[in-house]
Amino acid sequence: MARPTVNDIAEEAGVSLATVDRVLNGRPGVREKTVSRVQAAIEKLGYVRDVTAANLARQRRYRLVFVLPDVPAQFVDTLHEAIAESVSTSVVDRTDVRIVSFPNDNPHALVKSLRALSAADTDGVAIFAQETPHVRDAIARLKADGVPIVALVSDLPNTGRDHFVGIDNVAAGRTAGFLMGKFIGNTGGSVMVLVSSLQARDNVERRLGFDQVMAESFPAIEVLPSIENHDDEETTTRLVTEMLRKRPDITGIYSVGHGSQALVEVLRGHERRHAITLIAHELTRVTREALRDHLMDAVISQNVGHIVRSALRVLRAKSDGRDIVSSQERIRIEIVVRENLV
Amino acid sequence: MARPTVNDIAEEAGVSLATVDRVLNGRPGVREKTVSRVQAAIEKLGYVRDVTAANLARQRRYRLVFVLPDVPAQFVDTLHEAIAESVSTSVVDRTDVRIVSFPNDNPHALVKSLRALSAADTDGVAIFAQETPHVRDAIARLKADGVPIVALVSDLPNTGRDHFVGIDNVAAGRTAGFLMGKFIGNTGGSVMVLVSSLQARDNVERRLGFDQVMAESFPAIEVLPSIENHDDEETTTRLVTEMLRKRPDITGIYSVGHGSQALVEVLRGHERRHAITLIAHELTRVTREALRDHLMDAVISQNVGHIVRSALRVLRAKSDGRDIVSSQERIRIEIVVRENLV
DNA sequence: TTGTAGGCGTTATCAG
DNA sequence: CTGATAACGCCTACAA
Repeated sequence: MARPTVNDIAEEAGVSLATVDRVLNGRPGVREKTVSRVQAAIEKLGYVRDVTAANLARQRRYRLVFVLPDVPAQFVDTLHEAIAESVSTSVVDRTDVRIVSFPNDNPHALVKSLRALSAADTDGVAIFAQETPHVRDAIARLKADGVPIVALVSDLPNTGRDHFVGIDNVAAGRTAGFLMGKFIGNTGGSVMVLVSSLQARDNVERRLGFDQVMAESFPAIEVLPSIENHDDEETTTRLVTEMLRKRPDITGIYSVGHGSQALVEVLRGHERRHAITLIAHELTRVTREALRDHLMDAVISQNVGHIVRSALRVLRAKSDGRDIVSSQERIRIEIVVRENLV
Repeated sequence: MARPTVNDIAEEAGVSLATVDRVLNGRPGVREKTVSRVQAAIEKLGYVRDVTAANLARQRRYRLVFVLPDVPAQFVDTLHEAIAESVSTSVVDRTDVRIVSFPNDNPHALVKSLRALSAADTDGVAIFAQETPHVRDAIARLKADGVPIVALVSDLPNTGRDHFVGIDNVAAGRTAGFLMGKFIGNTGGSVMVLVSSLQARDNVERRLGFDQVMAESFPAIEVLPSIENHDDEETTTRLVTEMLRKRPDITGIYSVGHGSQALVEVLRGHERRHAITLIAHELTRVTREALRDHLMDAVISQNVGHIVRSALRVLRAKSDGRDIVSSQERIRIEIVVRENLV
């Protein structure tokens, strides 16, 4: 009745523990014939390995690194918090996590940070960055060194990263578009779109999805050209104020980027604030308050806790050469409104 | 740098492993003075026990039971699937899960099932049921026997259950109301509300939240009295068809209960289907297809995977007398529309 | 009241 | 190629 152990298999197959272990872990140095005898025993007894005991014996530590941009966007802060929490929680048993920050406007600094890493002291790296030729090279070097890499939040498809942890940003943009259209309804009008940067892949993908849905399903609403704010507060304030003045027919604003602080501030003092549907990304202190204060109508969000845990799981698996259960690693596009704000 | 172990504490406190263990587990037979010396060492080194190693040594297995109603609602099927998946995944290390089903219309059968359980063969029970006096007694008996209990999906607040795993159903109803109001917009009209049963606490709470928001924020929309379908398909078909005929001003339908199959079928053939905003609960095969086919506009959902894993975590913790991290056990109210449908 | 020794299921080292 | 044997961190007789 009790679960069979390696001892039972060893006995059943007439070999020693060590041999069973070799077969179990696919290590070389066992005759074909012995292998199949052991496997028969495994099959027969319905053996399933006790992972916790294995981990205990193995004393393996995973040394993982998060590489994050140092931008003044609250979303990155929430990522930091999620990492800190994962570290404290027992979830991350046997893994040492460290964080490397790089100034967002300085691609050279990022490259330098990546160069400092190597297989000697790192079992895996999760990177949130934009894809530039230099970054591509640095990642290629790490990969060549045998370090597993996952892209975080914004994909790096041409770097040979092992995996992408984040949402489908085209679908996220479509979701924003769907809600924008439904919320504005037959009022019509025009929608202002604010992006961090047109170099940021996630931003571009979201904008694409948004435009698709608006064109398909809500042709009566005019979508204005993107305004680029480069995550700068003063720029945002100036451009948004100006645009609101120029276009009194604006009935919606879509904030595509990772920060919405300045935008919310402008709107907070604006007389037309209740006539404008505001949809943004990422659940942060700023967007939470804006939802609560009836300034914002919906937030499209990715759960940073899930992202961090998924990145850790994937890196550990890759580091062991194990397969991942991809259905388990899918990050959902969450919709948050005032009423389901935890 | 490495995590301190019992050996480190023993050394630091100048005692043996056994004594450390006694202190750790609050077992008697240790002098006051020794106890505090050991505790000082624990404090100083920042020791935190390796639960998996402890369980290994202890040969501990958690024998947990899910008690679920046997109703023809797809939501319950998804719960079964989630349980099955959790079992197969290594998440449930050292835990044996079994499922007990009871016919939903027979409270006596439920009580009988509960009576069959005892601390002798059960370390925890997760129950999805409605609160009746008989159920309350049966749960009280189990609790008195020392078996931890969590309520699943629908709370059992007066039974002394140790914890509730599920969403805040009032907030879920409010979320549905918010979306209903925003989607219908200034078209006005009236909203039909369909509940499984007015005995079902989760249904009642959702309806309550829905009414709150509709009254507060969308007074131009009339909310009709609840239609009770008792999870029966024929009843649903009949009542919905009739109501649609009687009230041609219906612009919205809110399906509060756990199943939406019959409702969706009626609507699928109805000429006014595109003029009606349909919002339901629970992501199932039926609601997925309805979203995809533009029949349904939003689904308010609780992630069954999270619910099952949370229930398992909580029951294991309670069974060990450990505390839970309640922030980690909060189940989110998810909003699913066509575009973020994974 | 305290300590010693052995074991939980697995992996790893080192002989043979 | 294979097998003892000693860990891993903790618990539990049984002794002292």
